[in-house]
Amino acid sequence: MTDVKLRKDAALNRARLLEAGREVFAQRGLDATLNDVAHYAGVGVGTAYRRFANKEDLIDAIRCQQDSELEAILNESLAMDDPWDALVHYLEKSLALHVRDRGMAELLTGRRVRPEMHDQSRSRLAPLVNRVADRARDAGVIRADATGTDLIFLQIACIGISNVVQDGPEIEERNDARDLYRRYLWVMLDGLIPQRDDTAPLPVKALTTMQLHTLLSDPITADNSHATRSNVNGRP
Amino acid sequence: MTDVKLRKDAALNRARLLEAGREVFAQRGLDATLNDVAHYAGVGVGTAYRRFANKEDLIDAIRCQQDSELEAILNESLAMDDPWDALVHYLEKSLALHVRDRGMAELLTGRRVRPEMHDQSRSRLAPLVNRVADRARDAGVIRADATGTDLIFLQIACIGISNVVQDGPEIEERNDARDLYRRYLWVMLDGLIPQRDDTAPLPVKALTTMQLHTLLSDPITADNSHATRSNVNGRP
DNA sequence: TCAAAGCGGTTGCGGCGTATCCGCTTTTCT
DNA sequence: AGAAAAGCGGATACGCCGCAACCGCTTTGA
Repeated sequence: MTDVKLRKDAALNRARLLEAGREVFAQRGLDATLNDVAHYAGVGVGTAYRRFANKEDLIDAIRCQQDSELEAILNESLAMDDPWDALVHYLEKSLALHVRDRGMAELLTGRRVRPEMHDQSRSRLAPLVNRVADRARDAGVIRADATGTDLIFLQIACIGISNVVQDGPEIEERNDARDLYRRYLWVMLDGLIPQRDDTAPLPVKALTTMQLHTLLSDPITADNSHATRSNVNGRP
Repeated sequence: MTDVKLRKDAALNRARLLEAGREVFAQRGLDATLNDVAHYAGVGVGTAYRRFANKEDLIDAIRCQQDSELEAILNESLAMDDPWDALVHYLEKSLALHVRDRGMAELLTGRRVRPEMHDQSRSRLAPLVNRVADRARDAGVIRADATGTDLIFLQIACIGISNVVQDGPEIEERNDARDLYRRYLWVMLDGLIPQRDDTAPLPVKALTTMQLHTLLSDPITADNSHATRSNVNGRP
């Protein structure tokens, strides 16, 4: 994958760019420019474009690392005895990562970059997420109609909250505002627990793993056709 | 507010622009250009800039209308006998609006446009939202530590989900995907209901109304200072 | 009827992100 | 050691886009 032959300094700069990319994209999101990444890495712009033909290539490489981290969290969860603890562990750890990394969050929430990379990520992680959910459901600690895709949307919901908080100003006497998303994570976790028998079923079915996959990785088709109303003023 | 003297055609075009603005911003978000709005209205670009000095003015005018709609929903809720039904009514109706209007959603989620307008909106709506929440809490149908600001964040969470779904492609055999957010709305509503007495308290305190206000309406201070690491390569 | 008000949309301007190019430096190989 | 190959920096060309003004023509209304 990473080219076999690479001069020593070149390899070093590549690593520097990767690290800088993580940092810059984490703070400013995937819209940050490759120029910014290069500067942050203390490297010329030309070097950046020589190591990574374009921004997407860099993002892909970074994503590969991030997937490994998520995979590790999932494996930790799956190694735990208590299915509920495992579920909580996954959500808390995964969210802690996404909340501190705007780029990672944008990737999760369906910002399309490279469909193939999306496919690869999902086939690597989705089965593990599903297993975490299935274990909890089979043990009866979450409602019978909860699925792995619910865990994803639950995270997306929390990320939405976190973004709002982070984009805003500091709040006096409230240095824990960054963690506000956890309040709602726990509301949702409580909502996932099976309750009274007369609880109404959820009003909308969950997406299947395949549907979620389609949703997050298909190429952009939206034409955004500039609808125009015909000239109403009767002028030429 | 709207200028007293305005020639007939000018007033007509102003109305057209307002309506077109709602439509265009609803579909494409507040990043749509005034040019687009003008075209959609079937009106020249010059006219647009004459009726509204800039995009912000137009957005403000639109927001004023939207606030009235939200206020109406809140009043409907407050007129209902059952505090739980009132709560659900507000959330469902308000979300239905926001989900079909990207511009409106962006305003709610803290996209700063005009601080003064934000202030005006919030002082108009926040008390009503709080009353809905307080009624439900006092009646014991939602947990004792739930507040009005929770209702806002709950909506923000749902909007985050809805955005992901809407940005993606259509999903076969699933024409109700647009409403997927409601699945999670109801998870959260269930999570809001007081449950077993041994339920752990939420891990993070809610924001106060004032704190939420600060968060969503203060001017942008973030410097986004382009952090640069000093040249590590030892080159000039 | 005619001045004032309004209109259309072309055009200029400025900012921005991508990616290249070229003179110079470092590495690597013999 | 010395030369060829590989790499480096960063100024800059290029294309794109959104905002807004300007000016010749049209509509309004007194």
